[in-house]
Amino acid sequence: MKNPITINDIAFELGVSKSTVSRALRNEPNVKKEVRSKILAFAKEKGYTRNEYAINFRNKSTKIIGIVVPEMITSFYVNFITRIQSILYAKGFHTIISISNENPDIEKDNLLMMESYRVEGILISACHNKKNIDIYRRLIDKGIPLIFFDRTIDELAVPKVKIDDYIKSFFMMEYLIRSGRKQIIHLAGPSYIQNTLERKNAYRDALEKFHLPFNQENIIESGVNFEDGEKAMEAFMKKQIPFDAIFCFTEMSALGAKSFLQKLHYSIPEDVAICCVSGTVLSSLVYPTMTVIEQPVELMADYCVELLMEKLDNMDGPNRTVVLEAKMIIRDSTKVDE
Amino acid sequence: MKNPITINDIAFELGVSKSTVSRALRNEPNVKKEVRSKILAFAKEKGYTRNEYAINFRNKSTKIIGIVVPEMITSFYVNFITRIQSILYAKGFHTIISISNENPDIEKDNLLMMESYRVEGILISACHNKKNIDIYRRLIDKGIPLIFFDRTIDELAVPKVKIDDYIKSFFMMEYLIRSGRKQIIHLAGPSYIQNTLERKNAYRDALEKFHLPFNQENIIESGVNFEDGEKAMEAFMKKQIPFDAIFCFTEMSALGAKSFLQKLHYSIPEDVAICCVSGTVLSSLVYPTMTVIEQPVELMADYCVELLMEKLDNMDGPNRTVVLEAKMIIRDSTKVDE
DNA sequence: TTGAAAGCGCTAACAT
DNA sequence: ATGTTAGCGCTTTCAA
Repeated sequence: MKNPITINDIAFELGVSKSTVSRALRNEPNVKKEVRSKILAFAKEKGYTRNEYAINFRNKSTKIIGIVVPEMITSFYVNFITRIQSILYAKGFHTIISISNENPDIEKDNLLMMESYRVEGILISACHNKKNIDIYRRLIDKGIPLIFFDRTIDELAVPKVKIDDYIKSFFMMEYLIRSGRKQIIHLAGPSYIQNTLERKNAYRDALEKFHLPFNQENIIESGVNFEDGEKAMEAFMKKQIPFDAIFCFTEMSALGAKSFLQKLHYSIPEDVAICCVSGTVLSSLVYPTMTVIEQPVELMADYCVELLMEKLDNMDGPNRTVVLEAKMIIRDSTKVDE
Repeated sequence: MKNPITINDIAFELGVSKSTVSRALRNEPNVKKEVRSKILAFAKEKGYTRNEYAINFRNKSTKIIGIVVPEMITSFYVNFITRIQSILYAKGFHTIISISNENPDIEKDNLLMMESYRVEGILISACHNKKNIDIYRRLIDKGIPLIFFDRTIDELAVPKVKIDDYIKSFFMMEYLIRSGRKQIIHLAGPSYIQNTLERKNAYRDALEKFHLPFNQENIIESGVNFEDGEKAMEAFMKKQIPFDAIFCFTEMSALGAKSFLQKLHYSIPEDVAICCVSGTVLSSLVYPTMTVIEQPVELMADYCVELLMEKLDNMDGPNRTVVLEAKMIIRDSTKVDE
């Protein structure tokens, strides 16, 4: 890369001091009009660009926010990031994005990288509710605000933005039961994600409320991806467990489950409901018969920024938890009221 | 944020010079063993982290690569980024990702931001084949290598990684015609994307080869998104153009088209083929009856890195163009050999 | 094997 | 309104 032009070069060429150049470039008021325009014109002509590294280094402020997400397959996190970027950009922040790929080690590496890059805050959806707790704590101790969203961790005293997982899962179960399902199996998430437990509890409690038998056999714990859903469904089929509805942890695993059934040429009867929490736009559109609970991704992004700004103002401020209402979208032949 | 500990602090505390600390921290050989371990232990205890800004500033090397993509809805770019990140990470590079959202102005802003951040190279899939050409040129003139992939621009003398759009589109048309379709309509892409023209040409040439009538009416130019596909389909239906196959520019627009037909309760006959270029994993799985041309995303990522490294070594080296073979995946009731 | 010193590009306090 | 100067954290000569 060619050596970029600096304020020193400009100062030298125009016979002014570099402070004047610096002031002109930053639109400080106390620069004579002609001098300023001379400087700006010259800078533009020579293609001057601020050296962010020198500036950040000097100012000890980076204006960079780190975003850590476990995956980018579903559109949820993509939409989240898109919105976050546009909000933060308007506030003069840039972002570094890291995709953990559901791997705590990658997450850890990326967090350390972000620390080196002196990010001023981190928005994170954790990929594991135990493994990196020490790192999270360390970063917070160093004064970097961490805001958790979606996949939060209860035992951490940090600002959080979550959805009403339990309640909405419970409603979904109620809806399934009320529409006549008696054999609802649960394709649960992995134990290392906190949301898994909340949804499992909702599954169990809803059955209990309606005096339906709760059977541990009817729950299979799986991962969050398409392949995980396929495998879980395979396991269910092997065990020959009858079902008239499948309550899935994620939309991807739901799609995997359905795909597996299709591969078996098992035609899914109209009255077998497949539903899941955390719907994505894409599959909702593609997949007209799957009831989903859709997370309010824009709202979540907005609150994340709000909580982040609070912490940036005052690191010792309170750690608010915002719980957002999710929306159940029924796309099922046997519709009931929400 | 608390003031992070620096090598000066360490040097002062341990009574050595900061050069020694710097050397120890960077594993330079000429540091006495005991001193080194003392320094490392102290650094670890105090939670020392390199200040990347000071280092980059001093070394004039950032080890950051910018990635610019037009969207992240389809999994293509997500997969691309994931793979790029893992390869570059292994080579000691980090990445800044920007999503243009199909908007050349946003793309421009982000490119300028990347310039300020002194990225050492940029991988870009352009969202418009004209609008930002000046910016691209300027960055290249400044010595920042730009590697174009997927949505490339012919008139720019830069390294490129593209797929054999024309050929594969032609094959797809041949396949449709050979399987008996006579009324193939084309839901084309927008004119500002270069690939649009290649696919349109393939559409026309294939019809010509088989002496089928080519009718401008049978092409509707649309955007790349789901909604664009819906609108285009609506327009086709309004014009009452009969069809037995739809050749779509993107998978998203294909999904939109199909969704629109479904909303009309227009049941798509088995022998109406919907097919598209640039398939994503998700919808291929969800959507068993859509023939797609799948882009070799991993290979594309690998070549991008290869071309980037070449340019990084020698900015004046040749501008290679790599053309990758795409794969037609027939998911149609009336199968034929590829 | 170590230390002293210069300097990367920029900003801000201070002086003029 | 402008210039002078010091210094941010680090690496890298050069000297010891």
